[in-house]
Amino acid sequence: MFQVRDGELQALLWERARAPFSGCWSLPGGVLGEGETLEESILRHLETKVDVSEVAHLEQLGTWSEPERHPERWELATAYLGLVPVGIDPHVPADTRWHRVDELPPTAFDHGAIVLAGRERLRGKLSYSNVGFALAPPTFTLAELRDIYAAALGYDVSATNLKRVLVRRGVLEATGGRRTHGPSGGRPAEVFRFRSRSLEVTDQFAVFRPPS
Amino acid sequence: MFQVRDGELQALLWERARAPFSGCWSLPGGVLGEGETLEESILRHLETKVDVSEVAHLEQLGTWSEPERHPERWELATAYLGLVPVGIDPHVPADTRWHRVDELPPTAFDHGAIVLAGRERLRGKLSYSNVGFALAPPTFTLAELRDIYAAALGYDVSATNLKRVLVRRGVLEATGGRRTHGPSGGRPAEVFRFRSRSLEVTDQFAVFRPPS
DNA sequence: ACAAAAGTGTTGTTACTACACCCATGG
DNA sequence: CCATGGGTGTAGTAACAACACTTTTGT
Repeated sequence: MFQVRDGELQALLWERARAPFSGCWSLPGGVLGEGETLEESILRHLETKVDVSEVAHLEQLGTWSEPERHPERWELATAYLGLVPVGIDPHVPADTRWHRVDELPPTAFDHGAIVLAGRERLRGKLSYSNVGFALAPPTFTLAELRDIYAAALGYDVSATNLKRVLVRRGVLEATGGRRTHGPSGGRPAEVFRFRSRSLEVTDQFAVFRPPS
Repeated sequence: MFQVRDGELQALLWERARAPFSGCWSLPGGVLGEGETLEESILRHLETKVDVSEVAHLEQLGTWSEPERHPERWELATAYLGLVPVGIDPHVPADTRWHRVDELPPTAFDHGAIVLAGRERLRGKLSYSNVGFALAPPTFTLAELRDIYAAALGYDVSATNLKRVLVRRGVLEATGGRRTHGPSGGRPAEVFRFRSRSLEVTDQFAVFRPPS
């Protein structure tokens, strides 16, 4: 579960109280119930950590199967990438906390690698899909959206060009509203929203496009 | 397991002799052994169908978990995408056969959907990585490579532009050799090879590139 | 009037497509 | 010397990055 908080990409982790990896941080989740879908299981386990309706996007990341990943049992894990928009502050239990992805605490099992794999997936999808909708609030100014992209990507992004790319692709649209910011003046910003709030690939074929 | 055969993208399927889905075609594979990695399990099961050394590329596709996917048991499946280069004709058992992906026979479970998901993954990766190495023979002319790409992508590809894209990206290199073709003359074709025979992403960020 | 914040115009570059043209071989 | 297949040259286009410039507000 990722969210941009305080201008940083953060992941929701749960502090283990018991061995193995007591005191380390692990991804929220748990065992799959009989006759349950993986999605259902994830959402069920997340219910105790965050309100499920706050998860704007969920996608399967992969299945980790190395026998050594669990010191006691032989256990596979299928990880999901979940995104929560900024502006929402889920009420999380005392044993869970948000952690900056670029300075993770000691993690349990292979969960550190899984978190990094999730970040890579997110970074790729930001550039060829509309997945930003799942990190952004319902409406926003371009400066706000730029900060979200910059936090997720890990480098500065130009609001000017970000707008042009996303508008050209038909991903963003203006709401017509305006919003004024600092107390020290400045032109009011246009308010935008994502045209769609479900995943759409906008740049499917970088090359080798089918003949048009 | 995909291979380009007779100018078509084909998948290796196994005809089930017993219920459920008797007579339908299913993906090669089987149950995961205790303490075994998913990769190990796939390769072990493939050994009985094809020579494992012929598999040029293998990557995880996803895990399917719908409880209804198996009529009797509750069973999850993690599918892998495997690629075999053209020119190799694996000795397959009597109950397995190659099938054109665009006209699949009746398939068992959700294997039809899995095959199509694999084809989509392959098509995407062909355009932003060097994964073509796993479909192509060790050396080839551009006309041969174009036919392979066309078969996998499902539409015509220009050999001229294919070469320029792959050479510009540093994916292809000339061997220096030449090969003559038809009995009716024609200029001998240059022989190329892939510079690397393991997966490399060549076009990671379509946009939002990190500042250079 | 000036600073601050946001938006637009413009130019240059790169990567790709399309297509005309040229090259090397066998008959 | 011509048909056949392969390769190169070149022009057009679309998407993007960079940056200067303009607009709109508050003080």
